[in-house]
Amino acid sequence: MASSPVAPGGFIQQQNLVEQVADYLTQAIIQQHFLPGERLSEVQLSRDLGVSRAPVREAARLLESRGLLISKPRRGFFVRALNAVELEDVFDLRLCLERHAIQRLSERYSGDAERALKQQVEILCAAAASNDGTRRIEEDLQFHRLMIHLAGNERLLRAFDGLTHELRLCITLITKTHEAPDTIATSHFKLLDALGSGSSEACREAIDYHIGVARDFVVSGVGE
Amino acid sequence: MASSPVAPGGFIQQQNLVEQVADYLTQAIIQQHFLPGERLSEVQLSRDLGVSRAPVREAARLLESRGLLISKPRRGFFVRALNAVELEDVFDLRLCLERHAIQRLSERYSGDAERALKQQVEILCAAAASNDGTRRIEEDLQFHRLMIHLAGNERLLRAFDGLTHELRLCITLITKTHEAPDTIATSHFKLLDALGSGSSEACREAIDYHIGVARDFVVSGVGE
DNA sequence: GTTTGTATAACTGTCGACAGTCGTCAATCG
DNA sequence: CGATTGACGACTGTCGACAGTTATACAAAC
Repeated sequence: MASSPVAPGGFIQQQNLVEQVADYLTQAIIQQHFLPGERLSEVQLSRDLGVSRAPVREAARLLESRGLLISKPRRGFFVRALNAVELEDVFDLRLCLERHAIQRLSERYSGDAERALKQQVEILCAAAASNDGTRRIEEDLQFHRLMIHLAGNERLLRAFDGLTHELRLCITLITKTHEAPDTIATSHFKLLDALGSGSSEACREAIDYHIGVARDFVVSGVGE
Repeated sequence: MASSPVAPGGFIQQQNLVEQVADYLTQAIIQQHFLPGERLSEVQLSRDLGVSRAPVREAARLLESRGLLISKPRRGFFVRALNAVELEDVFDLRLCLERHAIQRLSERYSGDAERALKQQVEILCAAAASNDGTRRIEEDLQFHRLMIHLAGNERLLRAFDGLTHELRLCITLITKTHEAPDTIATSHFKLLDALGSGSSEACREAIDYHIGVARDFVVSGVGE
């Protein structure tokens, strides 16, 4: 294993075409090169990317399972368009998952977990000070992903990842209305405080407030 | 549309090969014709089913996204095998989702919702009296699915459906250790009572107990 | 001017085939 | 006798092609 051949870049670059196409499509959708509701032609995509239709189809199926695309039989794939109600549902489910996660985490909270979370808040604060809106969001999500990971339920994490894929659909909307850097910092430190206190009631209050603020930001951005 | 050709059975039989293959694979996995951990050969499957490899691959991808299969690059697809820890995680997530759902439902509980749930309990009781173990499980899950549907969050329902797909992986285990018919009836009526009381505390207690019992049944079945 | 019918064009669903890769097993060497 | 290496076979990843269907544009009729 340690002596396996390594590509010039330093990493083993053995990504299938499917994943490469999936990454390309994901980025293109996030950056709004494909607009919500737009139809994606398999033939044109395969021409543009220089691959056959098979990997394009499989990548599209993958993105469909992640909620970024919708497949209509004999019609093709369309970029998913989230309306306000669906966004509300997304944040309601996110609240559901994170409530449970912070509860489970508070039951098994350790010094290691606290250190890891604090480190991520530091990273988040650094990102918040920058001008890269997308990076701010990603590091924010990463904090929450870490929290859920530390809660110890792999399936809970998978459900959360499914949600974040959908959240990325409107990431450009979020970047416009994201909070100020200092607000982000204090907002996340409050979660750490609640976890440190060991009170499940405090944890629930903190996460409810936290998710509620995030939801209001996004929903107001969509409703504009 | 109304004058489109109709198959002899009376239904429009315009299901793609992908869905047909997916249904076949799902049933075969549930009925343990393919054992957990077993490798599925695309070539052999396409030969057996009389279709090409393309629909088989797409169906396999679909089942992978549902957690019934696992894809290893350049190795093929393998039937998912759930260990005890993963089962615990499944039930923990189920508890998370159903807690939230019953909470949301109790906030908007109506006569219509109550009637629909009661009707499903009747069906469930009839199924419980039968010898068809699989049908018992399915009607049981259907009750919970209905409850979550009535809660009004489509995404919550999707997450639950994802879980039930995984639960079906060990459905044969569950059928062996399922509860007695009368226990099932009273167990579900308790949920209705809690919803009727309007107390969120009662709802939470009821669902915690309910899911806890189900989990113990399944986990004991696996641990044997 | 509006509507209906038709023909064309493009696209998806499906298929068979080829190339590269991985696992297996036997032969060889220490 | 055990470990290593090489070849063989099977399989996946990918490709190009064909058939049926859908959408579109245009022409004809009302």
